[in-house]
Amino acid sequence: MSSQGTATATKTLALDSTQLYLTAIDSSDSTLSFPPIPSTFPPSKLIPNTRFLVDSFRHSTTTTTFSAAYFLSHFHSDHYSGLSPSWSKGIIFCSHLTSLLLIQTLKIPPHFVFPLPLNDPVVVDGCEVILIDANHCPGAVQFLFKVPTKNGSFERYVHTGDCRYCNSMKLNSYLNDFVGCDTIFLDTTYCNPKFVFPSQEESVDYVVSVVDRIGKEFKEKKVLFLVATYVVGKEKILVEVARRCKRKIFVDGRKMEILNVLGYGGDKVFTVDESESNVHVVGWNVLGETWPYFRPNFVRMKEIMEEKGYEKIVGFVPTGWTYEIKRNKFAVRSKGSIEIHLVPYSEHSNYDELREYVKFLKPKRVIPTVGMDIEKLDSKHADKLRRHFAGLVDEMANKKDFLMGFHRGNYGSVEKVEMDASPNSNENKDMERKKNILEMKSVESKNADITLNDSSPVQKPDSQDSAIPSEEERERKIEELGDFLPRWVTRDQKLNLISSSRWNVVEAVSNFYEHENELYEQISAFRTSDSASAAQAGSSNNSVSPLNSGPFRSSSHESLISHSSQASKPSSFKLSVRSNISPGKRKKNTENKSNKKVKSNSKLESSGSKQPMITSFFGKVLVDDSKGGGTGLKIEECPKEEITLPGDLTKSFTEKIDQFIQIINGNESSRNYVVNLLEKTQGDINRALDIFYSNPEVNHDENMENIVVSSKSAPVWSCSNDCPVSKNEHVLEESRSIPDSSLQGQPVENVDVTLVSLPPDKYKPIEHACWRSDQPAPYVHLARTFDLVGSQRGKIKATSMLCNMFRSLLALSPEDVLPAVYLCTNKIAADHENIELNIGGSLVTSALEEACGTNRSKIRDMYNDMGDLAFISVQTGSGSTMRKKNLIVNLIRSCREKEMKFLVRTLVRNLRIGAMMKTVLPALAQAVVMNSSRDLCHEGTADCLKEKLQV
DNA sequence: GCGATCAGCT
DNA sequence: CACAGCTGATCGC
Repeated sequence: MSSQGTATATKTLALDSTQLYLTAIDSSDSTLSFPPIPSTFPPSKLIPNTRFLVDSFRHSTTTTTFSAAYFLSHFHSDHYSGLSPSWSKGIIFCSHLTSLLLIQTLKIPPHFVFPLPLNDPVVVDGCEVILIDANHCPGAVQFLFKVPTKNGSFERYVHTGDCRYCNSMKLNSYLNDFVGCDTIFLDTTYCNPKFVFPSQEESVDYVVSVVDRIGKEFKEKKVLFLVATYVVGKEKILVEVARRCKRKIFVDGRKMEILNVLGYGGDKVFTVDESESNVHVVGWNVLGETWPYFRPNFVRMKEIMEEKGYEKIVGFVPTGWTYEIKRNKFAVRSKGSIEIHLVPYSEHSNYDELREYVKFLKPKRVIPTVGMDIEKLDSKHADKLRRHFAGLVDEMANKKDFLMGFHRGNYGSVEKVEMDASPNSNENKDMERKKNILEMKSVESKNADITLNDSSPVQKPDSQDSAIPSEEERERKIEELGDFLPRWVTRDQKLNLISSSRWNVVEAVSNFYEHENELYEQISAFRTSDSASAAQAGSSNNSVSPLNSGPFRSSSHESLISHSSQASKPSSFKLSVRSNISPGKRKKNTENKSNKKVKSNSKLESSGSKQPMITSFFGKVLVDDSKGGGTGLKIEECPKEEITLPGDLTKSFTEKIDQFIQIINGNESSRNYVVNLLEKTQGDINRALDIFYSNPEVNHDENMENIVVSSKSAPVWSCSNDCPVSKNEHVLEESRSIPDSSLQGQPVENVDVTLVSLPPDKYKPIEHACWRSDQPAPYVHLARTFDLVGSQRGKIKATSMLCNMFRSLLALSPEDVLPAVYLCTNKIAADHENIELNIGGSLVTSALEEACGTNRSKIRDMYNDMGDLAFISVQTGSGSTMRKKNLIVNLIRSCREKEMKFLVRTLVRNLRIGAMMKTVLPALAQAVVMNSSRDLCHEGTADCLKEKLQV
């Protein structure tokens, strides 16, 4: 494609993107110029002081383009989105392989694509650019940029694209030239200590061994292996299985095309002839849904097995989301002759590797490229991510730069290479950094005992350094140091570190990272004595039950190096720090708790909580007027924090009483009892609840009996414990004529359940509703609508049905409209309500089992029928888990016809009826309009709803 | 009428 | 939120 490279073999290829671009568009207009890049441009996609955009093809509009030099790190759509056959905005620089994919698969006009060689510097627009392998998918590269500055030196930037760091990268001499670079733009996909997964080799070994083992057990052509992959990526598994298991791999035509482009064609590893192989590549979600937790699709697999005439089927899902890892075994789900192996195979760096990389590169700054909101300039998330590397970046160099700037008298002297090319954002960041350092300096001067590194040229040596600070200051420093270190570091170690660093925290931190391994081994050798000393160290902590103790504290000292709450060795730490806990209330020095928590937690962590706790939202649906006689039910109302702070002081006692009464669904008559209880537990609501629910003398059943969703009446799950689930069997369409006076909100039974699917002009909201105006709206009204919506295709039809559904609500039970909207949109209350349930799939299932009594086969039927209940395992729960379960049991027992299905889906937060805000709101609006001729005040309701929803 | 973007699904 | 990507509906110029 490029003949330019042949010009001289010895000289570095020099390119000019503008010229290349003009040639590409066949224009002789040499006056091409670009507007300044706006300061709002996502920092993770722009190389400072250049017009180089990385993996960013959609941020310039048709009217304004900022650059002719685009870089694409690899061929995944989330990185090339914005590219299309009509691309014409600039030259795309990428690896050779990626260029082939762009041209052949994406049909990008070839003259806009400029492949660059690997490990071979070229100069683009005056900047040296080097592509090195990223160990991601085929063709994926990292970009190394050397940007000249005015004073004749270079700024160096590493953009990793998507990358899995491996030790061999340390051997790359080009990358070595970037040690101490200015910025690393880092693939932070798995930047959280909870992401622990093995090397790719281990995972490949595992797959190979399973294929070998089962392949031998089932000689001949009886077992089918399926490997889930996507378009480009994870081929290493396939190639290795082929090579080591001596089998070909079957792929479909489309995948084969891609593999041919990637150069796998000649090896005869892959075949499009199904009969040649019993190892088949399948699409991403064929073996099961992967989110929010893995749910195998045994039904589909069985179909495939039978269709293709096999007797056993073994699936592999190579995923970075390690749903669970058992002791050196990967998770396996199986059912009959089907098994699915969840293999933690990742093409992104895990947490340790990320830290390893940054530690190796010692950049002055880390810019995360992956994560929500990451593109925003003020992304809190980005800051959070950045903190994971606080101890590893070269802060000293930052300080030095800054102070040097002062020395020269103009720290702003480092000018842009091109006019206006540098976005303000960078300057802002610089300023921010400088400001931080200033703040730090002021802290230092106040303390008079932290000094800048001696190597700093403007550093004035401070003889006080080695002076031993007062007891109080020592404590403070140890705590401060703790903020920067992993949690496993003991107090003794910290003391050692800090005193041998002349009480300089920064130095102590960097010392720590130089000896991290030794220190870690030290404590693993003396684990018991460690925890003992740790327990002693944390004496400042009041004793609270482990459940209540916040194992993690937020950190102060934001102005120094942001705290690093990393934990690189112990395999899994939770890193959720609620930083909005006010410093005054923050628990100090809870290292000991953390340590303990980690130990007791680690098992849980690795086996359970990777299955994301489904924080579904049930409970009170916007109880505007909490007076409502206490019928408003919440299953449980938790603060947003995962852990209740000990002795939660944020609530007054009275508030707690009210909250408690709400939780137990009690009324004023129970107030005295509640006061008593809360006094006994010193205001600890959780403990009070435990007592409440474990006390047989109190009749909770009364409270549990009527579980309703809204404050007053609205969608009612009326309960009667004697209507077991089996009721579901006969409640399909034809059984609705059986009235049951024990149920509240009982549907009027002479109404066809499919009436909402009538066209809006035929639908009569009142006559066609399944209840009357003096009754609360039954949930079955929603459930039926959901079912119809789910069985239909097309948004228009869904909108019309939802509209009809709302019209009935508006006409008969306007107060139920809002709850209904929440239910439709898969929420239980507005976002700001902060209601969480913490109900996981297993909880729902076990509740289901209970509701069904001993009849397990029924549950299996329902499981097959609905496919929503992935977990059959029963959890032994804590008090609160039991309580939630009880509530769910009661809900389920009260279910009628379709209610069950959608209740379960709601509980596991996966309604999947295809009705999102965008569908629900127009339907509601339409319903309001259609009803407004009848009753104008409803309009106000709708407005109010919209306001509330928009919060 | 076109491409860009979004919702939904796999 | 989210390891990737396709499709069809809607938005917006």
